[in-house]
Amino acid sequence: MCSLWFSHYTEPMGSEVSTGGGRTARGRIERRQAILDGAFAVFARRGYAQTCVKEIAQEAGVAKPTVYSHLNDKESLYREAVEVAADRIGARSLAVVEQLREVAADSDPCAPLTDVARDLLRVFSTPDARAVRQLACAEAAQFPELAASVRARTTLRVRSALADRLARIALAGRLRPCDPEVAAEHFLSLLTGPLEYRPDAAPDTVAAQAADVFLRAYGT
Amino acid sequence: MCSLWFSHYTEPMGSEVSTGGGRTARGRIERRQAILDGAFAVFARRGYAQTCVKEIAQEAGVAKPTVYSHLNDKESLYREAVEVAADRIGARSLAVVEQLREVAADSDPCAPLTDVARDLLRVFSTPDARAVRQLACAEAAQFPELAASVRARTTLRVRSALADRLARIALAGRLRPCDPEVAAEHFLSLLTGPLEYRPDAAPDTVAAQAADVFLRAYGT
DNA sequence: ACATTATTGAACCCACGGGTTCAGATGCCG
DNA sequence: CGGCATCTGAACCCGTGGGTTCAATAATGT
Repeated sequence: MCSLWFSHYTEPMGSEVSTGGGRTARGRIERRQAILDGAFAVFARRGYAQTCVKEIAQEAGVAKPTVYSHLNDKESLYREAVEVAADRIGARSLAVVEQLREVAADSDPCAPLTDVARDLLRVFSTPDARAVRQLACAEAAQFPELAASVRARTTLRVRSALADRLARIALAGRLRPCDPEVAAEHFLSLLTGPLEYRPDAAPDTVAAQAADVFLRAYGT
Repeated sequence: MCSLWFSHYTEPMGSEVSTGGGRTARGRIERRQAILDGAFAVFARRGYAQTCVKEIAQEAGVAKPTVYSHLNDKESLYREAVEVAADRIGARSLAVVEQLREVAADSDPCAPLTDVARDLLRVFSTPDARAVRQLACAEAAQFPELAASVRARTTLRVRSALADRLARIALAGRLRPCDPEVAAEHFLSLLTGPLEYRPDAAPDTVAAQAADVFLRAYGT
């Protein structure tokens, strides 16, 4: 959605054409959200420096001054857009990790860990997720706090949640005793590392290999 | 080296001041190199878009037209500078991996693998190495081939060399049979993954943990 | 109906920086 | 010494794009 900037012309909602428009049906917040979505899409496509605000306005189906009436400047636009997207990715990842809550204390954690690996990698392979990582690290020099914020909202959050689950499993005697934070890091590294080496590898086999190696190292 | 831009002022060679200068003692190529070094330093500090060519010229102790007489434009400047630096990092990493050639076929590979892990991580933690990774991925959207080229010169090269060594060790029966490419990927992932999570962690302990987990998973 | 608020398009201002030009200055080589 | 190549500094041209202004327009609430 929201990739054609014609969208707001073609919208079924009549009487929403051409110029002008006071407090329209779509509230102020929805419009702001549309702008942020458009911003994220264009930034992801072109990168920060190559993106001009006019293009964002077009993508959101909105005029340039409208953009500036919602966000103060290009920089805020970037920050907000990336952080919102990062939150979304983080939430999805967390939901996946939470699957591990249902692991029975007396059962083999192999299958659930493999499933989680697969699902996590699918989330990480999403175009959105890739874009978030890309955008955060691309401007890390210019906006260091943004990079930190994105890390906190995604990777660190996931690592922490995963460490919690692993700790419980280890306590149940289904993993060897270990530092759960380090174990979580290793799990995620095995999972996402290959993304750098072979961005186009089949996620499912990569995930299976990662889970296998993890269990060989951390299993009992 | 090459991080202080004072270097060419502090050079012993006198009579190298102020304006003018024909075919000076330092040949054309050395000057070109100085420019590339300066470019890398400034790009690493400010990022591509925030860097103006004038600043690079100053850093290299050279006038702006001189810069353009050696490299055609800002883009070439970036490509060249980053690729040269990437080659340097790649070479250093390869040298480390080559240590594994001396592993006796009948000895425990634990110690040498741990050493290699430590030394590799030290190379990867270098400011230069961090900068190369940063610069390559930062402009990946604008210069995709540069990102690919850097990956080929660093990560892929190292993975390939490491896979060769691991294959020999496995063949000698000191590692379980496995796909050496995948094993190398896992080794490197365990090593560099934690860099993302805790950029300031002690490299030596991270390396030790990585080697330990790797051997638990791949040892016999 | 009327004031209010949100929006629009288009024009506008202006700083920034990539890239060029040019007249001097300087060192090297024959 | 004279021709050649190189470098310098400073000025210059100009496209790009961030951000603003403004009159016109349209929906909303009362």
